[in-house]
Amino acid sequence: MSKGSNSSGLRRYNERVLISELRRLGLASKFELAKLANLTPQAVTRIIDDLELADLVEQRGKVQRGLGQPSTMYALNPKGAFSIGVNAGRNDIQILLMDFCGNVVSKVAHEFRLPDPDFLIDKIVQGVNYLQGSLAPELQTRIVGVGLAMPWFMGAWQRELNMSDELAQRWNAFNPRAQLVGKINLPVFVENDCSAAAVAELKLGCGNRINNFLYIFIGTFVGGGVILHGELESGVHGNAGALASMPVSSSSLDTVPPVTGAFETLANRVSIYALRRHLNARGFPIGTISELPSLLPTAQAALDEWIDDAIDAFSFVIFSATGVLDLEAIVLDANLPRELVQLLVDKLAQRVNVLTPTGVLAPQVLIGSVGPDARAIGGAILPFYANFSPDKNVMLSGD
Amino acid sequence: MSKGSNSSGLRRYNERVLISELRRLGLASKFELAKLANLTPQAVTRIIDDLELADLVEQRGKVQRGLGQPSTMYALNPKGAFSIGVNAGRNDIQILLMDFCGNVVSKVAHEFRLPDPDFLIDKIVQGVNYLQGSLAPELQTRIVGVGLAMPWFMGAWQRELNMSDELAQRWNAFNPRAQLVGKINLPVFVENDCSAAAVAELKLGCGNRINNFLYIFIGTFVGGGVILHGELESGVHGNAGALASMPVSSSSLDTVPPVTGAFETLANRVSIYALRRHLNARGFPIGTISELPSLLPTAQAALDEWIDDAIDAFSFVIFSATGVLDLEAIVLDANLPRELVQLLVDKLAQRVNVLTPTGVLAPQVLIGSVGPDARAIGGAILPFYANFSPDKNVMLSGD
DNA sequence: GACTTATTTATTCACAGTGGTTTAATTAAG
DNA sequence: CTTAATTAAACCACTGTGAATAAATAAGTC
Repeated sequence: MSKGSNSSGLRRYNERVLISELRRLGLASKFELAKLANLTPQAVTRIIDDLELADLVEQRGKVQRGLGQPSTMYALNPKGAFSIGVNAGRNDIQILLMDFCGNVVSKVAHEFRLPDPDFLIDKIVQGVNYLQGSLAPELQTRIVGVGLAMPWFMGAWQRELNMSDELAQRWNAFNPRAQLVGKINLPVFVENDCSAAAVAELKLGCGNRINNFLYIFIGTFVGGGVILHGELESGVHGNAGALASMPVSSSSLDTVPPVTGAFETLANRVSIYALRRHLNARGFPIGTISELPSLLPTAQAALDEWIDDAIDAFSFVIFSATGVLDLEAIVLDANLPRELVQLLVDKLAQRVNVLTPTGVLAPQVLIGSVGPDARAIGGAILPFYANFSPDKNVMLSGD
Repeated sequence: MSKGSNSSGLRRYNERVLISELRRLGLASKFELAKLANLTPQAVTRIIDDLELADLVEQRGKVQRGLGQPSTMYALNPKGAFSIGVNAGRNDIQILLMDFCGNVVSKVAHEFRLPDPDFLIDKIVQGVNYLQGSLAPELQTRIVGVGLAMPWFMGAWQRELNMSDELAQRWNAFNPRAQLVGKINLPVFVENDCSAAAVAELKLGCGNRINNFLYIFIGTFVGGGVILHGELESGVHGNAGALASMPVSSSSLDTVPPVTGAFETLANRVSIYALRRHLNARGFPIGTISELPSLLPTAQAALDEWIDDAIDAFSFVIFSATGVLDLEAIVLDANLPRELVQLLVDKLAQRVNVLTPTGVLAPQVLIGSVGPDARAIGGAILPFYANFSPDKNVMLSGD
């Protein structure tokens, strides 16, 4: 049931349109913004002047283009607003402070093994407080919120991770938002870790060119995020992009255990868990993925085997996803050496092109461009997204 | 790059919100509408009065609810606007005239075999003109457009359909919009047939309760449409819901030919084409699907075989789709006897529930409720959708 | 029971407020 | 003097506010 709106809703919407354009362009004059946003220069003048008063926007000198008065350029004021992003995983946590332009101002990180919920919450609260305190007092009030990116089902994969029943149960009953709201005096936004990373790619990576894509991240397991029309599609239960349990064909590799359920799943073939299982079975015991390069000379053949198998499973999922959604691109990233990720991307792109039926437009396959902190960065974007993005819901409440 | 808006955009948006609410409720007072749309009664009064002047809305008596002045009820005026919907397929065409309330006023239909593009265009133009003429002259100007629903790739499945190279080529070069625009003096909207049917379910069927679903229609082949947040998601190339070529596991049925490409596709296992192939191979020659009931006593076992195989393939696709999109429901319909469709739905629902991992919420599986004309009806809704639906783009152009 | 009055709810009127647009003027360059 | 960016002031369109009106029920009074 959609809601109507009023002038304040309209104003807020236009304001956010201009902020988004400014974020996309980096630097722009009122006149340019007016043309791009389909508004009159006067309307833009009023809005930008107000935003400047609110310190969200600042002048950045003048630019002369041929004849006429030079344009006064405007840009987002990096000190205009801040946000704290958290990525909490099974092995580590990153917490970072981001300014309004998307720059990471400061960052803390910890490593651990299978934490319990209370420990994780403590770490988050500590980190948030620390980063909050690291900002000049007059700027602390400008932190618009905390965005937490974490896997939805931390209690899942219990067997694979040797997690105790008790711990798994505590994770299953865990509600991060409820836990944090009392302990942090800031609005809290929670999103699946891969969805958050997808948002990071959208706002700070490939998103400049591409507005409809499936983001895939290979971590301990594998997950994804869906971006449609330049907005995160998180699904009815916030569970969109749950690629780990997507059905794929069964593997021809002898190191993949026989299918137990109704069908093979992506995570069982494409994940660091699957890679380690394969390397171990081939006689290359590997603890963490950072040991991979040192094994490489001899383990290359085993690695190649896994890559081929992974591409097989991947192409299955990619054709499924583009069949349902008709996407522009697949953006792939992984907690793996960059060259390996690039290799996966190249092989996948080639496979997709070969398999695409004539007449159907194949999605591009791209490598993620935000880097290893994509999830925490995406987390930090969430509060900005809620406060400054011109999505449909902005119209919702008048005043 | 999003656009700003102004007061007229705001007004148009609110206008459409009220029209949508009125369509959803059937009958409502200004006061009710105000509460539902989050607007003041004054704003609603002005908008509804204007809509009444424009004949889009009409009074429908008064209703007394306990104390106070009785409410004057309003409803969409069925004669306020009209639309023509076309479903053009490989074997038949339906063209219908729809009033503003969604009632089918009149309808024409033809059957044929593998038409060529010119023939089809002629039939459409004839039918549209006929229906246009069937309306009282003063109402003809109120037809807001023609919505054409047809398969995107009429030239595909050439081998399976015994289509000549020449005909397939002409279909591949075919652009229905371009062909129709000159010959029909009405705005033309074109959508994939299954996407159109999904819209019909959204606006006139299950959509009252459900806003995020994948609609699947089994026809000669199989296709689908994606509805997210109560809006049609048609994809970058208008090709979302292209389920026919979705990868599935290979069949264990001996009547399904060995996989030719990289993986088996849904249409090869779930489609009337696949059903007929199976029945023929089992010694039950069947021409059109209408002969099915007469074969049933003896062909029941063969039919059951196919059903089980179809459910297998289907569950693959459904888990893929919900993995990517986290949907509320799958809505299934088919050009098959109603009992058979219901059986497929029941078996599928059961399978989905069994296979859903604990913790994950399974989508409902529902039977389509619009009926056999869903595609043409969906086509007719398209022009209404473009003119009266409060989607995001309404804000776009001020004035 | 008939009449009057209070209460409740829907609806409208007149005016104010907000926000974008128009027109024309201003400014700063070539 | 021309060109182009920017702004000021009057203006228009829309929704919101608060008071007024209309039409019903409920309660009180004779």
